[in-house]
Amino acid sequence: MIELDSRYAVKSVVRAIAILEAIEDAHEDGLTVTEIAKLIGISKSAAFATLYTLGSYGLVSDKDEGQTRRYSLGLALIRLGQQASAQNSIADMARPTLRDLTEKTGLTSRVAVLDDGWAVVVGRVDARTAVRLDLGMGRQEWPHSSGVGKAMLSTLPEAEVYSIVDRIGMPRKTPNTITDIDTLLGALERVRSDGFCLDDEEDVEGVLCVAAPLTHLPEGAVGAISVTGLKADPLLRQPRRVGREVRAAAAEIAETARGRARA
Amino acid sequence: MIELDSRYAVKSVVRAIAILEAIEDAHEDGLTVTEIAKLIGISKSAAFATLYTLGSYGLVSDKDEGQTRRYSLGLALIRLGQQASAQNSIADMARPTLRDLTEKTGLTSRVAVLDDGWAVVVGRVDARTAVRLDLGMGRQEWPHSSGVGKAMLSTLPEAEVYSIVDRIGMPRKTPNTITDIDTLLGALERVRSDGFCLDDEEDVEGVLCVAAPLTHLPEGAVGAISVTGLKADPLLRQPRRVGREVRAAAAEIAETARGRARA
DNA sequence: CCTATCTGTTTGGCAATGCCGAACACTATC
DNA sequence: GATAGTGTTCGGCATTGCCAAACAGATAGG
Repeated sequence: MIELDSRYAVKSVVRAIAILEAIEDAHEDGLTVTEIAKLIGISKSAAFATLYTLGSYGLVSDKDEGQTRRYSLGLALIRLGQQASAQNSIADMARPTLRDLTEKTGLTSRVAVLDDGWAVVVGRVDARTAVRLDLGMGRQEWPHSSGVGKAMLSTLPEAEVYSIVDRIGMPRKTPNTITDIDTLLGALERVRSDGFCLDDEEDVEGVLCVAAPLTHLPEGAVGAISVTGLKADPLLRQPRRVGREVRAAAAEIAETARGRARA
Repeated sequence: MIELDSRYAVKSVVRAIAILEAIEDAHEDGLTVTEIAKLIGISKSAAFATLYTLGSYGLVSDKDEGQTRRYSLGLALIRLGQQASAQNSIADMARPTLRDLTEKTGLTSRVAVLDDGWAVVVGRVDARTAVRLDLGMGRQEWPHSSGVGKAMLSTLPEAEVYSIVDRIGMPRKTPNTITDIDTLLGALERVRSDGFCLDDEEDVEGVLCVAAPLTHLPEGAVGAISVTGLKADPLLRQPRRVGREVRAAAAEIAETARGRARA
């Protein structure tokens, strides 16, 4: 629950968003009106009115359960989320290539963009493997400890990197996490010469990521793609080999982007 | 733009939702503040304040473009949409089976639920085919003319079917569309005995759908799955053969659902 | 069986809220 | 340089949407 509000914030809209986020975080099945009112810190009647409004547009849906209605995120959000993904042209353009990449490697592949200093996953193609890593779409990932994060940072001028790290910090996530700026800048230098980027258990222990920046995108947008697997995966014993695959996929996506920009 | 508002609607939240829907419909790349203000019928300053609020939570994002900022749907909506899909347990449970079904048939498969009389698509697994039918997630489909719609209606008591058809009508979409209630009820009877349901160019010309209802779901939820292909597809020359596949997949999903309900 | 305590829903009234309109800064176009 | 577009900022008024408290059911527990 962010309290950062400046003069233009519309209070009842802020409340409505807070309600959506509260329901989102309650990954059990739903919250009741009173629970929500207490969580947000508003009166029951205010929560009721806002939920009513959100509900009549399908942003929340109430499963009746006796006399206590439990609210969960509504179906309209599925539609809006899809449309948001479609409006984000990078996600759209990357999809076919990611499918090929997943097919070839057997790993889950993803595409992320830089948003306010964070790496936000905007597209994903799941592997058909049994172990399902929880790689949620839309999740913010740390720029300094994730594969896609470092890949994107590598395309920025140093001043920008300093600014981002200053703002959001670079906390330790695992023993392997890079936590000082100089080591990070060195790693980024290497990403630039290799054209790909490893995240070797720097974000989550046991998980290895191979990423590559998407360069020369239109409008100076910043993005990256990656494949993710368990450290134990036999294919990932040769990470540089996988790196070349990912780099090639990134080049293909950039090519698609240039082609579509001309149209 | 729906004007249906009763006493509990919070006006500024309604405005915020109207803005999101306006941006959603403008499938070009983004709307400006003034365009939005005109579309919704509010003042520029109100639109600005609301957009500012939505933007600071990532629900809309502004691509700077000279001095005119163009707003599109934000990345936070991707996250919310994913979460909404995850909270809708039916979509979650159906996914692995749909993957198998798409693998086996080479067709795009989907899962839908009944929402306020409409069939709403909550999950999808794309085929790897070249021709990409536009089968958006979250889209509302007509209950009387879509495969998933008829499949779901077939599980309801007649009174319920009458009520739904009364409320939203059954307009003609193609020459094959069923437009009278008696024919529809007859078709539903047949769905019940077959266990699957054809939509033979009833919704879109040239497109054939094979659907099956998901029966015995927990909490009396109503859902259906389907595969979709071009009428010309050689596999769909034997629609009843495909029907048996889809029916089997539906049974498998129901089995999964029962298993998870016991847990 | 009736009380105590939970739900969600409804209402009244007051003041904070968030509108509108108009002015401002700025850039493009002619 | 004037004109017509942007997006942003500000003052003031009344609409709005809060809160608190009362209401209707339903469940739980003695």
